[in-house]
Amino acid sequence: MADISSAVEVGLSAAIVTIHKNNPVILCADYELSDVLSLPYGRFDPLKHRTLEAGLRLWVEAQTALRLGYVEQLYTFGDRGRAKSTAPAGDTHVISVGYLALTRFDAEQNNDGWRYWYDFLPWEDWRNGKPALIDTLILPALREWAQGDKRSSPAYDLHLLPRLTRLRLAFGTDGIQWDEERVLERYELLYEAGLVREATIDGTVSATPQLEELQRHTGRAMVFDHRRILATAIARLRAKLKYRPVIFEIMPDCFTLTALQETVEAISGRHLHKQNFRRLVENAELVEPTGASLSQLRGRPAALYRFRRAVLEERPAPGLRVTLSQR
Amino acid sequence: MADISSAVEVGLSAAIVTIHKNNPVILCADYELSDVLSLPYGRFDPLKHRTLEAGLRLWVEAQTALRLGYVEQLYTFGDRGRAKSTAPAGDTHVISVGYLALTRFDAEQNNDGWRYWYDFLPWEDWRNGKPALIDTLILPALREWAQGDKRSSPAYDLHLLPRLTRLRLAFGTDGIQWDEERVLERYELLYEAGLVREATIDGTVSATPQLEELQRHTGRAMVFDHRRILATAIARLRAKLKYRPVIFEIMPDCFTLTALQETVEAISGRHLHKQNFRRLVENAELVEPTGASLSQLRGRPAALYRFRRAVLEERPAPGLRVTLSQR
DNA sequence: TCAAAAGTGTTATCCTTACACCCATGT
DNA sequence: ACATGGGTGTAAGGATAACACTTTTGA
Repeated sequence: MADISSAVEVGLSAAIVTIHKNNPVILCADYELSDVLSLPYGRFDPLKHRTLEAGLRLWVEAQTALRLGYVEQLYTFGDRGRAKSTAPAGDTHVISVGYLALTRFDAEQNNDGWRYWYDFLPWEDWRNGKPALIDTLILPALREWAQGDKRSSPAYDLHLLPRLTRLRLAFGTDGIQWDEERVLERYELLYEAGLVREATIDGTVSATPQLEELQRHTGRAMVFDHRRILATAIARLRAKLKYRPVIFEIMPDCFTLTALQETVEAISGRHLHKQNFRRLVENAELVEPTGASLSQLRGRPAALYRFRRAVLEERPAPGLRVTLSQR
Repeated sequence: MADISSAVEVGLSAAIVTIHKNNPVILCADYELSDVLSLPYGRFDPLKHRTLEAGLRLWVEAQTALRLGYVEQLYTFGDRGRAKSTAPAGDTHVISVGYLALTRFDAEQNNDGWRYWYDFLPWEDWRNGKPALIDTLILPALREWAQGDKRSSPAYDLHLLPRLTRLRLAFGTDGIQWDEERVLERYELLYEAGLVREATIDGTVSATPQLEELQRHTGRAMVFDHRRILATAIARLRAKLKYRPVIFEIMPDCFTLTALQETVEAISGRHLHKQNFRRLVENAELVEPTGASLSQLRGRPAALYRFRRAVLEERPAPGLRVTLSQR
């Protein structure tokens, strides 16, 4: 019955997200002696952990002295380091459960280990317009990669679409517009095309000098599939902002509307239209004024608001259905 | 390093969905000698299966002679049979990865094993108005259960909300309206309150004659957490319909618009407004006429349509953002 | 007084929602 | 001819997306 061959180790990893100076940051750890970083992770132990999420919380608290608030399961990957074939025969098999966790930035604490998430996925930050590397590096390389694919008829499963179609949908070329939620699709394309370092580390694609040169510009690598988990986390968080008030897990208790907008912009990687954003927040009744106001260095002081928790009890799906301005 | 205590078995289960005579059906298997059904399932074996999904496909094909098309991962549960504490000490630990799979109904094949999904979750079918059992049985029992909870302030994580709030949000009482996507929340409430048989099977709640009487009316039980996986599958599918054209994984190649509408209604468990549904389908350009038409038993023959696969290459998020009419 | 940031008002447009009516066929 | 289901036109209301302008403060 319980033959040993079907026993597997379950790894738990979390992308722990907060905001620091208008930039989303994730908590990272060093991985042994290598130069690549990892997410906080650990092994699920059914004897010690009541549930998967409980196990994750214990690991994170042990490794980071950080108490997690909001936690959400993302996805379970069966091919952690994807190069199954190259693994030593007796190696243990690991499946990997990825989580998203949100927390408030605490200036008091030991703040080592936080890294800007756009350092890992630089093409995702459109706050100052389209990142140049998309047109100069990524699209030419992906177009060349897509040449090697002659299929044309679309199938149901998106992963069976021809490469060129996937490219158009993921990166918004040929009249299709950029969808900030397709973070994972973009990363997977880059991985398959060998344009991120993990692809050659895993041995999925064989290294060439040209590829390695490109990889130097496509963001920082991570251990195992951790960058894929990060991409999944960003995608989920960007989507979730629109229908659940999760942004307030990251915001301090008191904040200005501009700070709220900048946080949403930082996460979604896009500019928002000021007036529409404010109207949205207003008639979603997500916040209430505290009465206080905050003097910036210059300019008119801004009114301070707090999250109106009661929306959780009132509305079916309260969120910031932000309408992205074109800019 | 690889201490035996952290080795776990990974179970794969799938809710395989299709439509039969305007009712959603899922494929079930008998479970050993018991009277409760199970979903098709098997164990993930890293030596035989390249990925989790590949493992699932192999198991399903072995057990059902059915080829899966669309497959999507739902969730990984760490507490399969949730009564950890009552399990024998030496028992193997299983975590369970749930999948949603869609397929077309094939009248040619051996069609044993298909069951109406509303047999398992009868409160989810609102096509003929609100199911009576909600008001006669479920709400009174849940209200009584919610009495035993005195917390009042809402917290961020929905599971930390007071019971009464969760009840209002899940079942749409007190001015909040029914949200057909909250299938899992509803099932979890019923489980926690001991109103489904699994709760007493697992030992989470101790059985009383009153509870057992109620459980006879809250749908058919399943093995382990399979009914929870089914609830997750329904929730995901109902949500997905609105932004991806997955409905066409279930429809035959040619169909009338009425048949399409009835299928969407069957899955979402609600009535849709005919004209609006048609306009929606039309200006989403999801279908194209085949030219042929179909003579029903009575009435005007209906034009036949097929899925316009090209939408997959054109639109960012093609789906049936169905606007639910009140009726 | 001027720069800088906060904070409004208003409109054109599109989408949603609901109404009621006409059409083609079999019996 | 009439019952039955298929199929359309159109108008009210609301949400969205963009416009440009006023207000309040610190230096």
